[in-house]
Amino acid sequence: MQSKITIIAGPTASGKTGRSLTLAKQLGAAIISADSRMVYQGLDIGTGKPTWEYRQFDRSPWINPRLVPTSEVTILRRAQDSSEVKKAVHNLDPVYKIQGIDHYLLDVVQPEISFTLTDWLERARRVLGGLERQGKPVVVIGGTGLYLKALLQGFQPPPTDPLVRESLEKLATAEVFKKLLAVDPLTAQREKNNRRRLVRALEIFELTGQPASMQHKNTPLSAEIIKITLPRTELFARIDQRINDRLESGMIEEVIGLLVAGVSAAWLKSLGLEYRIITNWLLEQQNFQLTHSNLPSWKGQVEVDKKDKGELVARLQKEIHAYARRQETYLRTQLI
RNA sequence: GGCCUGAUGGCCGAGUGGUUAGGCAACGGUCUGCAAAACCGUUUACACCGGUUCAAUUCCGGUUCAGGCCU
Repeated sequence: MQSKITIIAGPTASGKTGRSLTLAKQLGAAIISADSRMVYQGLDIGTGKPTWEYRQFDRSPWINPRLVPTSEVTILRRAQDSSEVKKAVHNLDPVYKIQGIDHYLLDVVQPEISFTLTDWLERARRVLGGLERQGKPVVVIGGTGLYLKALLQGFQPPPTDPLVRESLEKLATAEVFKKLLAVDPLTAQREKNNRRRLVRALEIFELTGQPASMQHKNTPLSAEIIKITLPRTELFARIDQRINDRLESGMIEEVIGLLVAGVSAAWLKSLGLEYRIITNWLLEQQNFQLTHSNLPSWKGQVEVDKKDKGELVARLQKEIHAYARRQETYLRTQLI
């Protein structure tokens, strides 16, 4: 018998977390997070991870020692190959109890490990299978629309190959476009300027001999979808409020902590939004310097004048507003 | 009271006698391996009244408002 699955989708700051907890308590359900950044250990404040219950035990910058045996942690940290790490961590995925509710797919990998749709899908399905066997209802909550869509519609993402990818990355965008146009004109035209997608589409063709759009063999999942919507002005006001709250609760310090722990600025920037903006901002501050050992020297406090802080807030607001808009578009048009 | 300068779309900001920058914000969209990302599209104007002209946002006169200077 299939467990009852409820999906809660909504833009950032729309109140998903609260809704999911309430609902999960009502149903006696477990929660699966569908958030592409909350999968990372150490990204707490900036992602709005519901960490209040276990945070206090968290001494290491990114591994919660209560949840992962120390010996294992050491092994993970020594592992060279990131796919090896991913596989190893897979069996150690933590389950957090937050307000008595089990939470899955938070803190599953270390920073700087690439984690993609396929990785998430694999785990989400495994967890779902386990809960199903127990007959336990599930609430999937997320802001990452693609993850929700993939789970709901049963994506089997086409294969990938690092070697093929590498050779394609060397080509100029126009070249990729031309090659793809010959074999998959539909995708080529649609993504004409989008290098990233052109490369992926060509990779798919080279690996399967078929256009990307012919790959979709989906087996949909039945679930109830709850979409949270708020009037724009209200949503933006909530976002602005939350930016202030998070700055208050140490979002900047969190980024500094990650840098101190050895997480690269480049990777933080690649996370986008809060992490990119704050990292860039820190690097602009005069008294914040990265030494050659790649560790930042942070003199007590990053002193800034009001104007600079205002500039930071303005940047955060602008980008997160735009992000929320993108999310809403996606949820509206893609998540049927 | 007199003189000068200015008045451009939600904001900033060019410019021109006729094809009417740009940026930001706002809004819509694309989407099966970086989705945090990447990419595409749309909108609103020349303060007001009159004149010159085939044609005025652009030239002329006046009005209003704003800023500056003078008595």
